[in-house]
Amino acid sequence: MSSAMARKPSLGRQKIEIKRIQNEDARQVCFSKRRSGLFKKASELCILCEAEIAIIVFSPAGKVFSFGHPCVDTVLDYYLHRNTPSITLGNHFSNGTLRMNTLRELNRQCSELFNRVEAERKKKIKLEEAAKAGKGGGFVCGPEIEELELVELEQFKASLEELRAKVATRADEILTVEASAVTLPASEVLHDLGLGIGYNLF
Amino acid sequence: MSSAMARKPSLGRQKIEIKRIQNEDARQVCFSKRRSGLFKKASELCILCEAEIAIIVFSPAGKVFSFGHPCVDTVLDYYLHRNTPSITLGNHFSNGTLRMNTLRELNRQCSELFNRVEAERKKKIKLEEAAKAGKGGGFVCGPEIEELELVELEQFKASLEELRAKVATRADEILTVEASAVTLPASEVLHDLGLGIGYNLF
DNA sequence: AGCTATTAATAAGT
DNA sequence: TACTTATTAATAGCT
Repeated sequence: MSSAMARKPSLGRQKIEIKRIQNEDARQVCFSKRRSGLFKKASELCILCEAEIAIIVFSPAGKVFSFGHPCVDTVLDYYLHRNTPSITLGNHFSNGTLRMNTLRELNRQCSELFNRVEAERKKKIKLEEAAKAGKGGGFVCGPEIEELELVELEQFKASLEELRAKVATRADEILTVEASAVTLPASEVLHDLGLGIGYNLF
Repeated sequence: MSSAMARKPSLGRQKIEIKRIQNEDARQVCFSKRRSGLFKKASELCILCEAEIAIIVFSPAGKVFSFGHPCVDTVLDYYLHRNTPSITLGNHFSNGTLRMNTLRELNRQCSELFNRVEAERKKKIKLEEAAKAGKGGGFVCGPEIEELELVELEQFKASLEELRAKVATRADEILTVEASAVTLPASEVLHDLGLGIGYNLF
């Protein structure tokens, strides 16, 4: 540029569209800056709100970056140990029809299972109280109650085992449905709009 | 005005120190807002730079939120160097009733939005072809088409902006619903039972 | 949940 | 890669 000319003080920040940056260098620069920004935001969230966070980021080049508070592994262990499935939410919209039917059925089953657990829980509480009273007071409950307790707890345990199996099967089916939903047209549309990214929660 | 003072519309954003927010309500509000912001930033990073990200957030209340692109488990699998399909069980359970209604409405809106986008896309393609023909061939389209193009493209842009906002809002609402669902009785029941099972529907 | 006045983040340019 | 600056984007304090 001609040196003595009026300067061009920088356009400053410009509005950008949220879509893939074509230029590779620009993309890399943006990645660096925004990754920093993301980690900073995360650390602020941790401090301000006492949250615990783990973030794993793979750059397009395959490099891995992570952020964690208190540390990545702690949070991931917690996440994984609670055996928590992440059911993709919100973005992989299909036209909804297939999912709708699946969800209805799931909801029905869910309600049913919920009611069963509630019933079992009440039984359990009742039994525990009876047991405690038995230990503490010593003579309120007769042998028939103790026997009942064992029987009921066995049933309780069995129904929970059954419940666990059902949920496992269901979770598997959900994941399968979700996986196929990702390829449906609507998700492509949303992706084109910059919305095809998943918010997962559970 | 009743008082002689000029209206005080709001102090606006104030600078804050990054340290634990003492007031619990304020902390919760901040958590919600900043979690949204964090996930938004993450999604932008994914789209702009082709990054793959997983974020796990535990709120102080013990609620779990996650964000993932392409999905949480995929990224975690990469990170943990395993290839096992992560079909796992969850610990959050809801009876599904409230959520059911929400999902129906969501599905309805999604279908509607999907149809609108498809319609707009077709319009756009048609217009682009017309434009290209106009530039290349030079005389296929008359002035009325050029004018139409501008008008339509403006409309298209506007509707996409609107769509984006709607979907974003919807995603946030989903998150909110999910978050509150975690506190429903059923999850407590299952948690108390030490089973760590249950799942959320979507 | 909405609304602004501000602060904070960041796209370009160097 | 780091610094600068003009803007856009996020959000703290209120309602």
